[in-house]
Amino acid sequence: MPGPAARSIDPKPRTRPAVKRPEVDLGVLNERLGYFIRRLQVWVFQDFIRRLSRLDLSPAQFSVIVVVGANPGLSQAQLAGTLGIERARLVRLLHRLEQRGLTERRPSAADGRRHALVLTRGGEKMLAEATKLAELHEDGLKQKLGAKQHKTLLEMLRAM
Amino acid sequence: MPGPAARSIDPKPRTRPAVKRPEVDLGVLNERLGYFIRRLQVWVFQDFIRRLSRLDLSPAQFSVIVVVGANPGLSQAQLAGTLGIERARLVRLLHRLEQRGLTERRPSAADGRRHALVLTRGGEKMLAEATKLAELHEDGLKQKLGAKQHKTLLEMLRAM
DNA sequence: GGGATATTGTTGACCCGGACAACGAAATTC
DNA sequence: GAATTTCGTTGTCCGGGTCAACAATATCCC
Repeated sequence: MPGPAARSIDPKPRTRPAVKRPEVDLGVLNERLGYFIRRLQVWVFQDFIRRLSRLDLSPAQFSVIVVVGANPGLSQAQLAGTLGIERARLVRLLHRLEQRGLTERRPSAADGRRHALVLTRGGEKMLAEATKLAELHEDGLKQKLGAKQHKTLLEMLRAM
Repeated sequence: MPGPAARSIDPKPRTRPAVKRPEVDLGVLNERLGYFIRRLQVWVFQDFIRRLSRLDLSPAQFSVIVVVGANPGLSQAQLAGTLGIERARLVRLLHRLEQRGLTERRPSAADGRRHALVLTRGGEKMLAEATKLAELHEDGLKQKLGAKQHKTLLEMLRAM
């Protein structure tokens, strides 16, 4: 994301002005919440991915192992429901995580259709490390947005 | 397909029928700004798409015609830069919009490499209608989030 | 009890969008 | 005039949303 980086003043082109900083008008986009939310979301995710690049863990994968870790024995439909993703999508996510030895699908004793999701030892370890890095990422956000704005933003979003 | 001798665990207490709200713990996700931003962004975009379904215009397409409409003669690199998308991605977006007769790429008089982007008559009309529907969408958001929260949220996001 | 219906996990297919690499054409730099 | 940079373009790969279909299992209802 380019953003308004504090750049040194470029020498103005003599013949034709306004080549580098054209100050493009956003038009009605300036009043659209979705536009800014999208920009911020992309930025935050990019930062998250960069922070966790050492673990090669995407935001989606992180959210899966976090919720499975906090709710061992969860079914896939429940997990998909709470994360707001499709069951089909979750299947492929779990496929990858299982390949990497982070999660396990055990047969549910109560319901023959369900799988009881659990983290492996490796999964627990990964969750611990990822949580640490994610906290650094969050601290970076706080610093970038200001601790106060970060707090109110988080509370507002959580209330929905 | 998974481990043959995997021990089953019992995740489901019979005390409550677990109808609609299993009260899954979000774990550390509760402190992650990115998670809630993502959820909100998905929700807002879905609502936007639903509102503009009559025009068959995606958020990305809308943002393109808005900015082109507000800055006729813009180059593709400038547009991609202000919207925060790849030049390659914008090429395909413009391809579709041009197919539908909404935008035009005119040769730039000053620079043989550039295209001067403009809206066609149909594009202007589409922009007008889309803006109207987008405003209804925004009003819906205001109602859902509360006008006050909507305002502060918009101001906070715009400041970044 | 048994048939109809619903749920769960799964696979396949389609499309959108981000990320990169490479390219020719045109402009700019030296 | 040669080297470098910019611009639009194409191709490719991958992650992710969406939908349809399906087998296995559970539940409902008479």
